[in-house]
Amino acid sequence: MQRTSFSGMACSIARTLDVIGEPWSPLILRDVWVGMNRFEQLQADLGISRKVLTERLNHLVEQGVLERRPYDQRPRYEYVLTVKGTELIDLLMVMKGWGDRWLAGEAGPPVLYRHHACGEIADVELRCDHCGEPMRAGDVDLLPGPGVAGSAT
Amino acid sequence: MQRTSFSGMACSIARTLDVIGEPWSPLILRDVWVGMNRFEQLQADLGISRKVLTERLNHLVEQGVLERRPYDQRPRYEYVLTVKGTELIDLLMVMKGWGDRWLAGEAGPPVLYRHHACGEIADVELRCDHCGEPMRAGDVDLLPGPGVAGSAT
DNA sequence: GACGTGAGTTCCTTAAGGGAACCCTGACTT
DNA sequence: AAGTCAGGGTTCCCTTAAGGAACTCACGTC
Repeated sequence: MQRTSFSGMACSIARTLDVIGEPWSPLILRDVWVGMNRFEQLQADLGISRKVLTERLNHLVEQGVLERRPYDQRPRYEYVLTVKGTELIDLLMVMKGWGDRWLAGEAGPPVLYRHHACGEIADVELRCDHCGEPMRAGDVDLLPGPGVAGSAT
Repeated sequence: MQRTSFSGMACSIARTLDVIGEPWSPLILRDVWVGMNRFEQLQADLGISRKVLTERLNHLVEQGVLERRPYDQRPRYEYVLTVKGTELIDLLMVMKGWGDRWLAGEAGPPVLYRHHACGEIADVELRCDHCGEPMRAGDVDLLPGPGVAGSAT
């Protein structure tokens, strides 16, 4: 299987997919987020092939999403989220919300979030960073930005 | 290549990935969202193989994310977002935000959102649907929910 | 009756994921 | 000093998915 790289597209969605769009990558980030930082833990928890896990971790480190750092005198390493990676967790939180709403079924959500600020069980909601009102698919117009394909510089 | 299905995992992120985690699927949704509803349009815009496009569209229709409907007496069909699919656009909006921030470089974002409510160029922000305060990776604790693996019905 | 068009199929090639076995490095044990 | 252990990967083979080009099919139009 060849796979087309999306990174050439003038689209932030495509570019983001080039960083975490491969199978397993989001689940690896999820696990690292909740404290599974080591190769063996990730492999065991996900049931992913060791080969693919190696490839994914290397890619995520190259992209600056994870940092690989030693935790022992022996050659032992753990993976932690960088700032760039931590901001990707936003994505996972939104995915969780959608999955909870549309795929969890009778049983309900497997995991709940308790929000520190209010102490309540809650989910994320998308709002405008300018006016604070809800901002979803139907609430926006799309305009070409400075980085649109073909614009100078 | 075999591919492990994530749908058995008690995790809303994994389940969501089973719906739109395959390569191209998010880009197909993006295109449909902005009004590219037909097979030929999608194929030409994305440069995706026709075979894979067929597979993806069928899968998205099966999952209830897209609806396939005729628009002519001839066998012509177009694909439109269902409600379930429209809610997935949330995810794309967050991806766009992250890509803009971390991958757009000097050129800046290729696309901008203008928010209907305030008329300004803006981006999405994650907030708590309970108290309205910001809610991101570091702002939550994770608790087991009713649908956690092993809990009775 | 030939032609055009949108929407797919078919078929072949290439490469990515799965999985099991193997390797390497540095401690620990005896 | 030799053997063992553990974490963190490599290697290798097999299967299957993605790319890509060519083909098909149903319906309208000229």
